[in-house]
Amino acid sequence: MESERATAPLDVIAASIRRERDRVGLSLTELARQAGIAKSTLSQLESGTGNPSVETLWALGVALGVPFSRLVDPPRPAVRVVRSGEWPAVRSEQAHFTGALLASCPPGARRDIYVITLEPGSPRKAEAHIPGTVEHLVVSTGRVRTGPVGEQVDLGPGDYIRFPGDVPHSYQALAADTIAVLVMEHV
Amino acid sequence: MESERATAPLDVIAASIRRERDRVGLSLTELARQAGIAKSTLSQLESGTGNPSVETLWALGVALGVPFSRLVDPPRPAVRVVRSGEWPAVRSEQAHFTGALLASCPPGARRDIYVITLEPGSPRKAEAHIPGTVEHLVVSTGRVRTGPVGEQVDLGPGDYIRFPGDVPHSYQALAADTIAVLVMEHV
DNA sequence: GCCCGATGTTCGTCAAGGCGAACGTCCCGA
DNA sequence: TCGGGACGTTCGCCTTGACGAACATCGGGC
Repeated sequence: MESERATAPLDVIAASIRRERDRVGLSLTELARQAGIAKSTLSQLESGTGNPSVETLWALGVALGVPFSRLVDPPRPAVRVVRSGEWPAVRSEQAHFTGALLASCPPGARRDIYVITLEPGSPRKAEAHIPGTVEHLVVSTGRVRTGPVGEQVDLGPGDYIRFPGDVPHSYQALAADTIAVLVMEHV
Repeated sequence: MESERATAPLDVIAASIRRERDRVGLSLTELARQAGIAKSTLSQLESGTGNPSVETLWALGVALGVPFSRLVDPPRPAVRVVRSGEWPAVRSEQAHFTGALLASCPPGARRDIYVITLEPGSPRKAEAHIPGTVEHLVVSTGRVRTGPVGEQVDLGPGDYIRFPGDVPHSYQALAADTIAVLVMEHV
């Protein structure tokens, strides 16, 4: 009488395990060994069969180096710029107040909040972070040129950009006293 | 050869289920009924015994209205203000660049990114959101008076505040063209 | 061509999770 | 005082997940 739930978590987990395993570059046999589970179990999990226990999933998460939540529902990045004043779906809940949702949090993601200051000069190059990383930036003051290498965008106060952090990218201030809020999404 | 892993997830899950169930105000019997699992199973889970399967956990997450990740590791809020220029542990990775981690993302949390604009006027009152909500705000331009009722703080450009969103709080602009980045943490 | 190693899959066995029923407890109203 | 109801826990039964061995398949060397 179980039948199907809302969205079958088993399929999602199956795909996640496979995805993460490919990412790390481990063979099924090797991952099973490191996680301390039978490779037959792992095989069934990746095929969508089976209903793993918490301990099993936990062991896999440890072996894969992902925080367990990562195995339960997937991500998806992109590149997006929202200019100040062009915010979508302005929800004016009251006079004197407007707000816009720039980025809904993907399930299982970790988002660390930074504030950064930059002074004009040569661009700060950033190498690719771990796969799945996404960076969100909202400029407070000054101007910034940032984005993946080859796709840099100039941003002013109130402008928002989102881009993959798992590819080389750069930050460059175009004005003095440039301040920005950086949200690093680790998923 | 299993013995104990890094941090026993079973105990965490046990505590989480209990916590969430109390939060929603359901009895063990009722939650078990709504989740479609035996109350004996639920009883053992909350007591730390047992090693639930994904389907079981998923059903509980659905019944509790939490995204499953919530059941695997806990939260903890607070109130904190960081003034512009007083950022901790300035990590100058390169000249012309400084950054500070304002808020490390708690495991399992969801953080939605908003940008809001406010014009001077009466404070925008916000009722308590769902328990576990935490709000983070970094002022871009202008000035803002915000925080839990009775604990409002005045903030200027570059200032950061974090406060619980599950208690009544308010936003009030103190200057025209006030813009701020709001990160809503749903945990 | 042959063998060897590594890959991922399938098959029986066993222990453990999930289930339902019965139990002990507490509280409230008749 | 007694009975009913809701609470959470405990007790056998049975299904099911996890295991290990055997299996099929593919690639590279000698």
